Amino acid sequence: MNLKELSTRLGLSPTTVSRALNGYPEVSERTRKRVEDAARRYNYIPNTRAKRLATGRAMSIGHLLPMSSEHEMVNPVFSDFIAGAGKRYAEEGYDLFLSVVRDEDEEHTYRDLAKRGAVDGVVVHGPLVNDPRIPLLTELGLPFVVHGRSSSINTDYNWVDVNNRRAFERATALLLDLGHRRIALLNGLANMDFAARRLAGFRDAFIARGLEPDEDLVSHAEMTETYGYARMKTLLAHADPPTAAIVSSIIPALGVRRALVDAGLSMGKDFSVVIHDDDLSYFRNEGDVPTYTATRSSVRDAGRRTADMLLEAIAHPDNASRHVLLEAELTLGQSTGPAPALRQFLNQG
Amino acid sequence: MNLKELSTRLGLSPTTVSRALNGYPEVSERTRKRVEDAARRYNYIPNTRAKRLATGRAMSIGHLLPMSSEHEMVNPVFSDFIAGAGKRYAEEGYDLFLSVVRDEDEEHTYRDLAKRGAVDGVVVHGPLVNDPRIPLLTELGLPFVVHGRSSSINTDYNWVDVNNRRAFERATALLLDLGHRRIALLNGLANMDFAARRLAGFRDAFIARGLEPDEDLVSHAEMTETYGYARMKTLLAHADPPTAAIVSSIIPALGVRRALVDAGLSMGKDFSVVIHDDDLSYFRNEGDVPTYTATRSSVRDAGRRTADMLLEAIAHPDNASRHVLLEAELTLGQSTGPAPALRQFLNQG
DNA sequence: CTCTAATGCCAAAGCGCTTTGGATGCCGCA
DNA sequence: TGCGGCATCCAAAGCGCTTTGGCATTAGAG
Repeated sequence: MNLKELSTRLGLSPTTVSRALNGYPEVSERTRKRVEDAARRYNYIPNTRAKRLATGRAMSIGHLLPMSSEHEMVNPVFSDFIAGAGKRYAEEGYDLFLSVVRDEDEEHTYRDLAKRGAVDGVVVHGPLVNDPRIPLLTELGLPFVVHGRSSSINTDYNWVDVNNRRAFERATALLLDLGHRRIALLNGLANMDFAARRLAGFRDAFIARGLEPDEDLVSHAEMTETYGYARMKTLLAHADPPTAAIVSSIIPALGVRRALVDAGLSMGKDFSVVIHDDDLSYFRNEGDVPTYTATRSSVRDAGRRTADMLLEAIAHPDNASRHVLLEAELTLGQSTGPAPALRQFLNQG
Repeated sequence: MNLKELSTRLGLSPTTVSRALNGYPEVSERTRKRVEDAARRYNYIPNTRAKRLATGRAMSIGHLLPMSSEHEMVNPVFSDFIAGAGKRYAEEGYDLFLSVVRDEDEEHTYRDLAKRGAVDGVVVHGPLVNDPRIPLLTELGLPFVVHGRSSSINTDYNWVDVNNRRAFERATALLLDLGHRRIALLNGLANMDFAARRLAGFRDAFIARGLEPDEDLVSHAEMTETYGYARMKTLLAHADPPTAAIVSSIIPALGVRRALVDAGLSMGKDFSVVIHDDDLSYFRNEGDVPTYTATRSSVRDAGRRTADMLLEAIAHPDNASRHVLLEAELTLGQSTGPAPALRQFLNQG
């Protein structure tokens, strides 16, 4: 059953049927009703391919996940992001197009995508400090929203980001207030923009107190459980080990805890941990008192907002760029406590 | 730059240019060369939408993720599956279409997808014991491959599955051999087919030895870290607690370990754990001796094979159904040891 | 009662590609 | 010389929808 057949059955022209179904005003309400009923009865659904060719719109959004030998974006954080964004797309009749693309093919893939007209817009995941995709997409004129930002890029573009700098500054300040001075930072990969901002926040908190962080305690890697475990082992073996750590995600934090357990240390008492919590559905940091003290910001929510912004940008290509900066909340859990020195002092008091 | 323009520049008809680029034999090699060079020079890429309408093929594969209030398929396991499948799609020029669909919309969404012609085939994720999607897709004539199987369905269909029954039978047998008799099973949701098969394997191992499992120690839930933690707490509080557990995924196993630590128990010594390990890239069960004793089967590999099978089914719709049953390997890690009773016996010897 | 302006509908021309069904020219063979 | 067959190419007809540019018919204004 296609438009033509439906229209002959109704004794109407395809034009009228199309307009009736698409809500155009040039058709009487009586006719519209008749057409809609018939469409339902004959179970008519317009062919997506034809519609897309005729309208010149792809009705789909691209999510291109970078993949290099070094790291991989298809991670649990992405899963939750997609769950948030996908819902919005479905509501607006858009399809979600997903592609895992190797770094070296990246430029080619984007150009190709734009020329082929396969998508109406794209979401940029995991922006680097200086991300070539942003000027590229700008040049291509393909609407896009960045989940995150790219510090070295000065042109204006759409983005949705968490205030990573402030979140990590606050997390660090909390640990400093608890008397910790040797604080480790288990950061994400160094070329990722979010990691750079978090590191900046970490440093700022020290500097604001006239202190200086020990950069030996800062590490960068992909946020796997194994990384947290291995790094924490190394830190504990340090000649002058840290008394606290800030961990970029709950996933490596699980490894950190494992290493603490191995070492016979109690998290929160012997060693303090603050994490950034993306509020992942499969890794809830919950309980009457949450397991981890955390800077929390739902990545699923970020997905929803990113989708909103992109759909808006597609609908109104001439609008100015928009930005959403989400503030993370700092919630206290069981994983933090006073530093040994402070504890002693408090006990004396 | 489109076909028409390219062809006029070349002084050829669109027909010839199209054939030249698509490798048809009715064009001389000299002309083909000329066309290919021009296409490259003018940076010509055929418009996806037009191509799809003309060929009647969507050149995309649908992945519909069920989502209910109860559970959610956008999980870390899915991420790895997609990474495996997506690579194959890209190689064959297919796009990956992703949709998160609520249970109640499921039938409608599939019918819609088939009629709209938005995809050439779909992958069914997370099949239930009796999954309505399988007869539905069969009826719709839309090529599909199930990642898993559906026990109650007797018709033939394409699937790629792990031998869950055997894997869990072996895991259970290992624990029984180690002297454990009270063994907990932290299974997935009860209506999921894989969970049913795992339970069957669990029971079979007992029965094969003339024993009977305590069904009180079996639980079903979505495989989150929190589930592992909470369930393990409960089990440890049992009047006659288990001495070992089999856990359906590394994710709840992280929670199990957390609960053991809380209770001051050592995993592998005081309490044995065997997990099913999907070999997730973000949760590697590794080390000289892996942390967990595990039945291992890479879900990324399953994704790759599922994609292969589906592309094959699309290319040759009349071929008979195909099946791939992957065997999990049972690898020993640090998380298992003899049961207390056996340990005593061994020490006496 | 005429004239203008909506109102409601339609024919036909795209959208950019593929594919069917020739057309043309050239060769070899009888 | 004539003709079948092959190698190359092309015109035109789709694919199934939207959208442009009318054309009647009716309603409202003067």
